[in-house]
Amino acid sequence: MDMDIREIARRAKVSTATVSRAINRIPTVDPQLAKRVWKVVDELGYYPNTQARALVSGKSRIFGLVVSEITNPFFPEIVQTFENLAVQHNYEILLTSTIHDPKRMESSVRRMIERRVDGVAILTFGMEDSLIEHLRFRKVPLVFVDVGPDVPGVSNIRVNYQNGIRQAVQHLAALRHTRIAFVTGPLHLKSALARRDAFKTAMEEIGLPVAPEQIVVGDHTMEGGMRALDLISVRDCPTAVLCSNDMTAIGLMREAYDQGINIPHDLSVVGFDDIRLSEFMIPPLTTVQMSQTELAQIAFKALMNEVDGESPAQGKSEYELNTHLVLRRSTALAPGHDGRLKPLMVSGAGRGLSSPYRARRRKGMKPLA
Amino acid sequence: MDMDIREIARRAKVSTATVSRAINRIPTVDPQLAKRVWKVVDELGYYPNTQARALVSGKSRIFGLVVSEITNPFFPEIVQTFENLAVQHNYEILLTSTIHDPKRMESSVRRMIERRVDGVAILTFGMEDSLIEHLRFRKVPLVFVDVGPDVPGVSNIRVNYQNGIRQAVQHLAALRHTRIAFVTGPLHLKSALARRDAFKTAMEEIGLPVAPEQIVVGDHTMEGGMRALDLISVRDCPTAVLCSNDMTAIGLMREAYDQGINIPHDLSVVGFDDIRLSEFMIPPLTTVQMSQTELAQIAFKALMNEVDGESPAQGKSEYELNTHLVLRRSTALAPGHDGRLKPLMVSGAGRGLSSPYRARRRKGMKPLA
DNA sequence: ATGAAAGCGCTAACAG
DNA sequence: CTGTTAGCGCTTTCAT
Repeated sequence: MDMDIREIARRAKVSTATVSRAINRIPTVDPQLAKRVWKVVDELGYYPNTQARALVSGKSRIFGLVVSEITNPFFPEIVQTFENLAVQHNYEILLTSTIHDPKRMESSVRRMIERRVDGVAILTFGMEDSLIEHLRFRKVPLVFVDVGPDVPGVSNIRVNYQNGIRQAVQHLAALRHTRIAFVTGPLHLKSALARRDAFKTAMEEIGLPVAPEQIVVGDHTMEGGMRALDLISVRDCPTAVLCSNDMTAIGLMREAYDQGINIPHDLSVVGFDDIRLSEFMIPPLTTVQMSQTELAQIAFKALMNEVDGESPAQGKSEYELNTHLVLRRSTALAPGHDGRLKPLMVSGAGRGLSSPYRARRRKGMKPLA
Repeated sequence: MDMDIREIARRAKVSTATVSRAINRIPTVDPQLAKRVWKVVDELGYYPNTQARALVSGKSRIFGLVVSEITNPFFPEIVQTFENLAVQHNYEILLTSTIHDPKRMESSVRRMIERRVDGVAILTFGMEDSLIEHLRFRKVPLVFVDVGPDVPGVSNIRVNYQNGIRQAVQHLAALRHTRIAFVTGPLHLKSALARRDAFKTAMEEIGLPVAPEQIVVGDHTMEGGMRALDLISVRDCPTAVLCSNDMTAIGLMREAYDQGINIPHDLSVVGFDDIRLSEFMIPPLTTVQMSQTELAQIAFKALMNEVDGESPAQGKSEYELNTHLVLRRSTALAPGHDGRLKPLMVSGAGRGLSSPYRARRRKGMKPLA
């Protein structure tokens, strides 16, 4: 059933070595013989056995790709780009979702080692160090974002959160917002911490103090975003909110809709990541872009560099990924500065009546200045 | 560097055969020896080489998973579920996105054959038949949705589109809608055709004729959904629209927002698929659910059945996946029946002025009855 | 119950 | 330029 190289050799009346050479397009093989080989190969529909090749060559031509959750819209774009590059270079990708589960991370690493991957891109934001050690011990080329150690064999993609977040804060300030809230991600993630700190820095740069209650802890999910809305409005009703990722912003907008809070007129919202869906939200979400395709491209290139260059620690292994604001329609002048005479009627179910934003509107009060 | 089974054998002072048996938990091996082996394995951090195992066993323990586009939100959920099952059963998954490109489909199939996958789930809706032949020729177990041939070795998941779509149509009819439009997917896809036909059938069942202009051709993308809005409003302004998938519905809602058309009061929208995001749309999208997790589970189980059962064509190979409506908030009573005295002001930018829906509102006309 | 040895399908010396 | 042959790391008879 399964053709092998010997069968081809027999039918083409050459040795297996010649078949191997022909298939691998070694130039020294006689064109006549090569043609004969290819003819048989095509006729029989022969495909070389990658397992056998990998065994003898010591190269699996598989890259591991670790993501947090493929169901998080941030990742599919990355996976797609990474795969495009992989097929181009004749690599396979072994994809694993850690789903934030230590057991899964462990099995993830084990599977990659067992399949003898040629490199691993860890694009999850946070991973058990002990597992990384297993990979490092085997000298598997690694690429991280944000959190990698500075040692040979591992590349690092450093994300410049500050630029994009500064732009977002200044955009909001220009719109006369002074009370700006921030919804963080899970605080055990370096990337979440970095975003929060970038926010604080950007605020301080323009002389806006940030009180502790302006910063509420989220979890980078849509549900977390929904909960966050109530948290930020408990105190002093900020007129704008910056979210640590788009999912949070989307959940928050959805909750605002339920409570009859109009985005952007009652509350301006800015996200982070720029997932593709953001453009299709209602209203389209203004957000800080961290290009997923670029990230994937850098990660892949970093891996290829490590694999190609036989000499260890030859090329540079630090890469930077910039961020920048993309303006859409979820932000507006702060209430009281928007040139409107009175609050508009809003569409939406308006189930919730507890919101301070809503309360103000019901009483016919003028928007917070 | 790379430990092998011989090294383990040497250190544990047993033969390689015993190491192999111990690792594979063959019960006949002496517990004493087994313990010795495991001790060395743990100390050295030995991981068996899957390539070698696959080569000798003839089983790669890899399942191919073909999807249309991982960036289409319909698929990540499927991939995640499929992967969960795979790790549970010690399988790897070789994921390929065809991105509607024949070249990619071809390379996809080639890669799978070269890696000697133990089975392939083709969850894309439409695939070149000739490629399927390559797989069938090698007797690779296959599972399709909707389109598979009825032959041994291939399982089929038949989706019952009718049930869910009937529910959607009747829901709309109950809301007094009589002019209901349908936005199709790409008409070369069987699944898109099936949905459209289910719509026609459901309409006819309740005595609502469907004119050709009520059916507009989309492409299952958000951009297509945006374009579709203008197409459906050209003629007689339907009061409700059913979309062939959620992406289309999302794009359409976004365009409606731009044009100042209020969903659901001016226009009711129903989607199809129930991707996770639908619940977070504004308004939350009423849609026909086709469970992605269930689909993935069935697909995986089908593959396992084919692989496990040595005897060919033993179990059943037809599976059914049902669909049903999930009610959210993108549908309302048809205009004129909604108990409102006049059209509400809508939130939104209202850039577009060309929409008939909008024109009516501007003129202060009462909504279409 | 354990070990010796023969491959799995392929590539890469090494000879010719 | 082509063929012979020795493995790659593992499993699995077949003896013992």
